Formats: sequence, structure tokens, C-alpha cells
Amino acid sequence: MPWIPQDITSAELEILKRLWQQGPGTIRDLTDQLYPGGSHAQYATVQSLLTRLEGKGYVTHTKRGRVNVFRTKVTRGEVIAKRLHETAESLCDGATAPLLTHLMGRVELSDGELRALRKLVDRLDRESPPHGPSKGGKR
Amino acid sequence: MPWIPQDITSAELEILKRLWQQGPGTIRDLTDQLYPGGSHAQYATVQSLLTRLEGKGYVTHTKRGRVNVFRTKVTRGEVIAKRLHETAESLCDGATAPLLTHLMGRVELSDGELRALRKLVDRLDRESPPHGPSKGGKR
DNA sequence: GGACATCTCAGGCACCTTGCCTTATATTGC
DNA sequence: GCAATATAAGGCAAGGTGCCTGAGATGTCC
Repeated sequence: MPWIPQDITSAELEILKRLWQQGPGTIRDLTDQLYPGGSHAQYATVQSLLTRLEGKGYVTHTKRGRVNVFRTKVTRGEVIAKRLHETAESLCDGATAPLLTHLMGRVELSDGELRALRKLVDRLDRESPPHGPSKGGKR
Repeated sequence: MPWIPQDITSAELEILKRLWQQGPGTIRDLTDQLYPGGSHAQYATVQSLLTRLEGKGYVTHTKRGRVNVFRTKVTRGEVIAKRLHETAESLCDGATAPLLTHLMGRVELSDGELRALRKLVDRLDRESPPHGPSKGGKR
């Protein structure tokens, strides 16, 4: 039963969220936001988190002068997808349908989302009609 | 940035899955399945995991003679819901709709799930018509 | 009773992650 | 030169995780 570390830890996620929110930034930018009034120690903390994020492939950095500018390599959507996939993998043998089933009934949708959902159902209806040959399998 | 432990670890989840799959069981049952040919050491490992699971409120035990019989206190669905909620909380400010949006388009549904989804859309249509009477469509 | 097999309970241990920090070393501008 | 600010490398305490040891309790069979 191997021990699987969290791919993105909470502190790392805070970094990512800032970068998503405001675009690329320097360690100084992030430190000022996450640790207002932070000193060199906090600066180094942010740097450490960024290094780990880069090692995991979630950010890159480029030099602007002598300053490193960090930017994300993944979108928020991709991280969401990853989390959902992990949940499906660990709890549903990889099937994502149970997740959808579970979100239904408790979710509150905006008009746009409702339209999208209706569109999805229409599409699925066309692809696999209710009484036709059942090609809809799990997984 | 407090460090948040995993509520259910991978080894603990394996225990839970067995209990979901086969109903209540003894430590012996679980040990034989998870560590075939396991000795006292593995037995104690399973016990340790069950104790931790019980401390977290995921299982209970009752005595049958002198033997403890463990059973789950949560359904798989509840754990799924919890995970989804955590994902929504950490990545979408608590909104679950983005998760649904993300599952749409990549999910393959069985006939039953498709029917359920269609039903959901119908219900939502009736409850909150998209800006005006839904009959004539919208412009 | 006595030997044996199981089960339970309490506790501990090595390893690793995590968040944070210290120290040392460039580079820049005055 | 010198202060300010950047990078780089490394370390550290706290605690989770998976696993195990040791000791005692309880039941069974002779």
C-alpha cells in the first residue's frame, strides 16, 4: 500500500491560484500578496514552493533581467480534471459517470450551464437513442 | 497555511472498499483479503487502520462473541460527495457547477444514467425556465 | 488444569511530506 | 565600496502514514 503524496499541497495551490488570477509574476509579487509585510523568510518560502511546483511540472519560469518570472503551465480546468480523475480512479474504478450522477440533484446551475447540459443530453440522445442498440457502456 | 491531513488515506480506503463490497467483516476477513498469507503483523496493521478509520467516524464495530465485527458508517456515495465537495471548495470557491461543466463532454453514460440526466434537465427546465416561457424558445 | 490458537489492546518506529526558515552567493544602482 | 535585493542550496521541526512488536485476554481441546 504505497503512500502517495499530495500532488498539489494547499500552500502550493495558493501560489497557483494567484498566478491564475493575475497572470505571471515574480516571487516578490506573490510574497507581497500571500504574506503581506513578509520578510526574507517568507520570500524564501514562496521560492521553495515555486521550485517544488516547477519540479512537478505545474509552473515554469523565465528570466526577465535578473529576475525570475513564474507562470503556470496548467490551467485551473486541467487541475480540476485531474482531481476529478483521481477521485473517479480511487472510488469508482475509473468511471466518471458516478461523479456526474452525484453532482446532479445537488447542483445549482446558471442558465448558461443549464443550456449546456441540455445540449449535452441532446447530443447524447442523438448518438445513442434510448431504445437503440445500447452502446453506452460505463467507464 | 495549515497542513491538512488526508481524511482517508489509500490504505484506509482499501479497507473501506472491502467493507462496502462485502458488508461487515472481521479483522481476519480483511487481513486474508488484503494481505493473503499475512501473519500477525499484517493482522495488526489492518487493526490499526480500522482503529484510525473508526476515530475518523468512517466505521464502527460491534462485538460478536469476543470478536469485533466492523461495518462502514458511510456509503461510497457519501465519500464521493465529500471528495467532490473538497475539490469544489479548494478549486472553485465552493461552486460545484464547474465540476459538472467539466464532466460534461468527456463522460460516457450508460442508458440508465442518460435517462437520469435527461430527467434532471427536464426537471430543471420546469423549475427555472430560461428567462421566460420555455415553450417558444428564447431569443 | 494446561497447552494451544486467536483475538484484542497499547504503543512504537522508520520514512516521508510539508511548510517554513537560514545561510551563502550574485547582481544592481547609488 | 556598499546597501538593497535577487537567487541558490540546504536544513529542520512537526506530524502523517504504513507497518510492526509485545503483552495480555479469551476461547477450545485434551
